[in-house]
Amino acid sequence: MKISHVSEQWGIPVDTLRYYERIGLLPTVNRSESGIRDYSELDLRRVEFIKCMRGAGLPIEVLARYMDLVQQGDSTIEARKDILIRQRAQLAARMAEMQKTLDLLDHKIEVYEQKILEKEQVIHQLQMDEWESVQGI
Amino acid sequence: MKISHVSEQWGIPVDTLRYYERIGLLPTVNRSESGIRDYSELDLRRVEFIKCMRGAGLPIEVLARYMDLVQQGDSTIEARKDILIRQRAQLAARMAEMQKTLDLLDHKIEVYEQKILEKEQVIHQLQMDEWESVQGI
DNA sequence: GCTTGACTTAGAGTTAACTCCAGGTGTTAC
DNA sequence: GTAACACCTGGAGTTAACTCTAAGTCAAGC
Repeated sequence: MKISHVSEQWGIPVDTLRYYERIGLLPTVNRSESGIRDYSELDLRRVEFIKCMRGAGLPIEVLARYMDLVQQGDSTIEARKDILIRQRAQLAARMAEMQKTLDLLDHKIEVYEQKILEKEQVIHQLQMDEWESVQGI
Repeated sequence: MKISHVSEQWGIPVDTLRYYERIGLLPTVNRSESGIRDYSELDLRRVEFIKCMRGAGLPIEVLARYMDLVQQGDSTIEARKDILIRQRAQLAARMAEMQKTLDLLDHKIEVYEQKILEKEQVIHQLQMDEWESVQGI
């Protein structure tokens, strides 16, 4: 699969795909004789994994280290697990912080809705007053 | 309250507090006659709000626009509510993405744990074999 | 009265993660 | 065979959000 196709399929710019390979986040992709990248099934699974991890904000440096350990084979399983556990913890912590912010946003939105309602009631009251004064009641 | 105290209390570097004020994220803080910042209760509430929002990744530009609307008074309530609703939606979306990543991490960690267990069993088996061969069984 | 330490400013430097550009090559359509 | 197009590279540029530096001011302690 060519780079433009991968780019479309996963919504990752071609420049970013090449960048990931250049910095060693994505292991070297095979090329045709003319030097054009041809992504294998394995490459695609790696792209998907990286997209998922990057989408959650895991740093490239950490992911590159992880991918490097994967390349080194089974002797690095413990080290890889440690990385994932640490990143999982940090991710959970960030999500907890975001949940607090979400709650605060919900609260503030509710308060604003209340205020808008009150404002509308005041306008309505003013219109009623005007109507009544026109009617001479 | 002086800037170093605010910095300590909320874990925000003094440089960052000054930076926030400079770019108009935090409205101008009052000064002593000699020009030293003296954070009021209101300033502190704003600092806390900003810290919360920034901690969840809301962009400074959006927050600055929001704070500007707050300064403009009650006529901007609808606009402020719109900003918060939009940011709430984006935050929820990011959290959903992160939840998927968290699930994948949990899955991968579990798989690694399984692999490590299997490896230990192989080692144990090898030791048993050795023991048995020593015993001549 | 002088040193120390906390504060001030404007502006430059840093970091992560892209993103773009110029110049070049290979393949396909006419 | 040549024009258009997708690909390639190395390297420069961009963006957001800080973070640091240099040079200066002020208040307090000795």
